[in-house]
Amino acid sequence: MTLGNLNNYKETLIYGVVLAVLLVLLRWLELRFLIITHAFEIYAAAIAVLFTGLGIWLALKLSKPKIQTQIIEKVIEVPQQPQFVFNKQAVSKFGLSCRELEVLQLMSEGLSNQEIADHLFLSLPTIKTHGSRLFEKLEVRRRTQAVELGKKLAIIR
Amino acid sequence: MTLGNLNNYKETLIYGVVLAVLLVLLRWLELRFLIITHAFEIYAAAIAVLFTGLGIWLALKLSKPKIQTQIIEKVIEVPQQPQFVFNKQAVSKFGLSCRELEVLQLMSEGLSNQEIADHLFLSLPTIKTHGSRLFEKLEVRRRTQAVELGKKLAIIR
DNA sequence: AATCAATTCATACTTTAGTATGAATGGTTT
DNA sequence: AAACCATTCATACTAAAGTATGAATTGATT
Repeated sequence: MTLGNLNNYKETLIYGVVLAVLLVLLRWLELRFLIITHAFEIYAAAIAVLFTGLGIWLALKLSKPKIQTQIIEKVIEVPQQPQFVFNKQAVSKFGLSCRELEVLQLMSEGLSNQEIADHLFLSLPTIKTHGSRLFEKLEVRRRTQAVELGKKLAIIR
Repeated sequence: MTLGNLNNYKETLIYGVVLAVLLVLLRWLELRFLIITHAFEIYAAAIAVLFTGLGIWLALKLSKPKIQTQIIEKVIEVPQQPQFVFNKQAVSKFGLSCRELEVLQLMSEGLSNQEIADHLFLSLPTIKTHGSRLFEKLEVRRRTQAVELGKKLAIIR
């Protein structure tokens, strides 16, 4: 709490005035009940209670909010789309040639050997040999397995 | 809450001093105007100050901390792999049966018809008929095409 | 009870896939 | 120049895939 803050000043002044008024009141009461001397303890107790309440009120009014920081971690999912990153390493690891890779790609698109041959302007036997070497290098037995592995290795899309 | 953080204590003290000064001022005014002084009033004032302090202390001690929530957004990249959402609609659209779908799934994993038969404890001809009907329904000619379409339609993973 | 769809199996057949082997060409490396 | 690799093509063969047709069974529906 900054004591210098205007509001607090105001409140302090108000408090002072209230205090003065209270004291005057007490004085008045004292004069009024001057005779009753035994009431002193009660009077003191009343003052104690009154000013305890005043203190509590002051404290609550003037004290700074006690900050209890609550950190809430908000999870933001970053939807990283599975972009195709061509895996050169896998290709060189298996020693695949360009044509073999090309044939594998077309195989994965569901083309028959004949269709691949037509597409690449090659003969059917050529595609077959490419296929065979491909399977040998990838250590698979069928084109479906080759396609599966090729997609897993990200050497075809 | 930290009981009376130093700053609050300090401010409370300052308040006490101010209060004391005010009281002294009043007292001085009282003396100045030749009003009869009673030790009782000083006593009452002391009680007042004391219990005001007690009230402040009590308030600080017992008041609940005012919670100020501070939300900190923490970006957490969740590597959400493209989750497979099975496409029921496509299946019903093409009128595929359970077995046909099952066979297609195994085809996509690179299994031969014989291997699929072994896996499902069926005969080779059964797998072939499932395959044929599958291709007919999907309007494809080869298993590789069926697998491609199946993955595109999200009816197999 | 009859019908229908799904499932299973079989047999016979055609087509495609895949293997084995050999060979020719062109470019690169040693 | 020789060796090597990638590429191409061919032939002959085996294996697998796919088609056509028919039939039996089962569970659900009409």
